[in-house]
Order: sequence, then structure tokens, then C-alpha cells
Amino acid sequence: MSSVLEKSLAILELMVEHPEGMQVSTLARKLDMPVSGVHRTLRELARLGYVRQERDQGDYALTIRLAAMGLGFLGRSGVTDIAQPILDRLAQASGELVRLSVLDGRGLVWVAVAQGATVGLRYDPGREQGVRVHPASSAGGQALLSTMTDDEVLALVGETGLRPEGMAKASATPATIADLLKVIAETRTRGYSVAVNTYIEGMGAMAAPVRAGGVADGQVLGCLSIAGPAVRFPKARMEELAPSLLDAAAELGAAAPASHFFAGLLRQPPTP
Amino acid sequence: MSSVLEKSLAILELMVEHPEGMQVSTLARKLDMPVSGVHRTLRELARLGYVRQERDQGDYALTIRLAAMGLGFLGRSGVTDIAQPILDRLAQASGELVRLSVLDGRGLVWVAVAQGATVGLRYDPGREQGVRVHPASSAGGQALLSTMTDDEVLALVGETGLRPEGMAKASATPATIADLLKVIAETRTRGYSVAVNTYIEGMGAMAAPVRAGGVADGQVLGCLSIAGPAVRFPKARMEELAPSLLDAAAELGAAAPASHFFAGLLRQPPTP
DNA sequence: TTTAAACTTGAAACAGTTTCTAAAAAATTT
DNA sequence: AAATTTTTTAGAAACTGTTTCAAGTTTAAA
Repeated sequence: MSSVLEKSLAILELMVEHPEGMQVSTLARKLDMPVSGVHRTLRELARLGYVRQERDQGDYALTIRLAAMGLGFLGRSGVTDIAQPILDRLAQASGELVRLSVLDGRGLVWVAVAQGATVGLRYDPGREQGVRVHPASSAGGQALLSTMTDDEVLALVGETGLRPEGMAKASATPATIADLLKVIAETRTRGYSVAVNTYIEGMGAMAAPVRAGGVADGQVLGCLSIAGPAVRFPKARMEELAPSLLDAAAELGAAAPASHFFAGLLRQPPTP
Repeated sequence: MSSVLEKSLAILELMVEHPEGMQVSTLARKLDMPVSGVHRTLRELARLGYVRQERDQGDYALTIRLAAMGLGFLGRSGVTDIAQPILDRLAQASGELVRLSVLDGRGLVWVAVAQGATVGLRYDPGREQGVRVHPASSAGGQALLSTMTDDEVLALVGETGLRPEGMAKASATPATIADLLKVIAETRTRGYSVAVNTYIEGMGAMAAPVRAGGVADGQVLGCLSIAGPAVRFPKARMEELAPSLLDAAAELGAAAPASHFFAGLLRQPPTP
């Protein structure tokens, strides 16, 4: 951690997880930075309108500014415009929750969603939008991992582990790296991932990579997933849903270049 | 412009408006900063994963990182949870577009939306989410201005002007400061704003301030607006819609403290 | 009232940043 | 195809914002 920018952004990243506000000292402790320095940075961020202090001598919390930037970018990027109709259709057809996610650093972030299940038993993502999801244990993550080489998988999982820290293993979560690689290998040949009781106990999901142009050797842009109660994800049903999932992923991949964001991904080599 | 942080955030703010990517030199020109410095900052942002360069020697564009932060914050803040049901109901009742906005710096940003109009003639906000809207010429802005003193209005409008720069006056846009103050005064007594052909020609809208606790003297948290084609916003219809709008705003104000974000706004004095 | 914990502020030492210059690469024009 | 212009990238010295440490305040708790 060297530059001011890095420290400031680390502060913002942490504050994102605590919309209710945080103490200077807590922030400093969690980031292992001197209180005094965090304080200075917070004042600067406050001056710029990204942070505000609640009461004198009180906690600091983010303003709406950062969210406005994020929403503004996403809106203008065209991702939603491109994806929503396709997601809606798949949600309708499957009667489950459908999401489009992209890889951000070492985790997955979903950027569009459609709920196909009527109220009742269903998986609801709640407040998770924009939250980084663990790659090795989620269906979407496994779909993305299946597009990488084993070495790349090992590198990524080496950093993230098999489970998010502090999260208990679900009954079908891969227990070892070998298990994971086996699951990934199966996913490669199958063309889509299958993750029942893997991420959260009682939840079932399947996901397919979204590739540029919608072709099998196109550059990977993200993944499309279907999720719902595990009881509705027996093997037969998943095989029934698979064609729609793969079709939608292909359609998305074909339409993606129309979005500035995905077009940007395309203009560069596969990823560092 | 002094600190690194300020410069870096200015770069990010500008890049938000150009998801397709920007050249170093363009960025430098628009921000009136030395090319070399912008370059350095971009490299740093790239190293941190907020920006990526498309091709070697190519443009720089934002990654999904910033959007993920924004969405994550908004999700966890609870604003959507609180607001969506209320917005949905009002959208249903009015058959128009309903939005909840908050003040960010000198502009309005909407953070939740519900579309009550069936496809056909309707106002659609498109990619505007997260985009700062001009306060003096929009219905929501006028609703917020109506909660300030004339001096505060003058201060704010002094900075923003009567119209967004480069945007032509619509037929009913207040032409002078005096006109605006008169409109604001009427809004105060009426309890909600009325803006037909004011922001965009052919569009009609009305908005009410959302106040903490839902009471008239509560702290202002944001505003709730209804928008649609001007032809559906004759005086009689607006008077008919007013009670639902005001009720919803009150309900929202009463429920707001349950959201971390609004609760944060409450914990501090009315605003600097 | 006393004690503890947290926020705030000041000043000197330090380190990252700025600016200028210039080379290398890419895009345009002739 | 060569020449010209624009743009990106890189290095080094001067500078300025930042870090750190220590001390003063304020607030909350005992």
C-alpha cells in the first residue's frame, strides 16, 4: 500500500460495506492504517462530497455520490439495455431468478437481474447487487472458471480459497482443490455449471459463460445464471433448462458488442 | 484543485460519462491537467483495478469496479428495500413513471424507480439512473427547492443556472430568477411541484418533498416524483393524483429511518 | 469525578507527486 | 511511402502534499 489513492480507495471500499457509517478508529484498525492519516483522508473526502460526517466528532458515512457514479456508468454503458430483455425472457421461461455477472478482480459481480419466480418459494438476491461473490463456490463462478486453464483456476482459487472466509461449507461445496478441478472439468464438457447445495445450503443454480459473438471460442465476457430452491433443480430439470440457458448466453454474447462496457472488454486481450 | 485525491476523483467522474473509454489527452484537456500527470494517475488506477487500458497505447475505460461499489452501497443502504413497495404502489395507482431522488451536491440523483405506464406513450428515464439532474428546471428539483429559503435557492441556482448548460429552454421553463422564485413560492403553498413542459418539452411531472417522519417540519430527505407525457398532466389530473403522491411521500418519510442511508442523513443537521 | 476511548490538530521529516523535457509509437496527411 | 502531427510513455529534479508522532479535546463510560 503506497499511494494516497490506494489508501483512499481502500477506505471507500470498506465504507461501501457499512452504509450506516463507521468510526475513524474502526476504519484505521481494519485497514491497518494510522488513525491520524485516515482522519485526514476522510476530511478530504468530505470536502469533496463523497463522505459526510454525522454530527461533530461522529461517524463518517458515504454520501450518495459514489452510488450515483456507479449507476451513471452502468446506465450509460448500455449493459442493462442489452441484457434486460434477454434476462427477462429466460426468467419467464425458467420461472427462476436469472442474473448476468462479470468478473471484477477476484470475484463475481452481478450487473443485471430478472426474477421469474412468482412469490412463494424462490431465491431472492436481496441486497447482494454489486457485492463480490466467491468464484469457486458459486454456479456463476464455476462457469467462469471453466473457461480458464487449470493453472489460471489454481492461481485465482489460491487467492480466494474454496469458500468465502468465515462461510461454512455447504453439503456439496468442493472440499479440496482436486474436487474443484474435477467439477470444473465436468463443467467444461457439459458447457454449463451445475451447483446444487454448493454456495448456500438449499439453493440450486446453473450457469453458462457468455462469450463474445456467442461462439464457443469467443472471448469470455461474463456469465449467465439461473438460481432457485434446490428442490427445483434435479438433474432432469436442469437438462431441460440447459438449452434455454445456453441460447440466452449465446444471444447475449452476440448482442454484447453493442454495449460500451462489453465492447471495451472486447477491445483488449483476454485478461492479465 | 490541490490534492491527488481530488484530481483522481475528477478523472473517475469524467470517465463515468464515457464508458466507451477516453484518451489520456482528451481527459487532460477537459480537466485542464497536464497530460503526463493524468497518465500517471491512470496507470495507478489501472494497477488498482478501477481502470483498464484497451490495447497497448490505447484508450482507458472504467472497469466494473466502481459500479460494483455503487450498487453494493445502494443495496446495503436499504433505500431500495424501503422505497420500492411504496413506489410500485404509486406507479400502479398513477399509471406513470415514479421516482425517488435525493440531492447530491448541486444536482438531483434518482435512486429508485417504478414504471406504472404500460408500453405505449410514456416517459422512460432510459439510461439516466445515477445521472445528476438539474434542480431548477425539473419537477423533483423544484420540490426540493421549495423546502429551502429563497436565499438558499438563490445560492444553489446561482451555481447551476436556470437550465443545464447547453440545454434549450422548454416552453414553460422559468425564464428568470424571479419567475423561478414565484414558481417555488407556489410550490410551497401547494405542497407539491407542478412542471409541465418545463424540463423537457412534451413531458409533464409533479413532485413532493420527502420529509423525515413524514411530517411537514421533518428534515428533507429527498423527493418523490410522478412523470409522464404532458398530455396526461392537465391541472385536474394532477389535483386528482396529488393526495396519493403526498401520502406516498409521507409514508416514505415515515419508513425512511429504517434505511441506513436515510438514517445517516437524519443524524446530522439539515445540511451545510 | 475519574478513567478510558475516540476524534482532532500541529509540526517536522519524508515520500509521493508535479512538471518539464524528450523519446517512442500511432495515426494522418501529403 | 514518406513526412507530419498527435498521442502515449518515461525519466529526473524540484516541490508539495502526506505521513508520523505526539499532544490537546471531546465524548462516553465507570
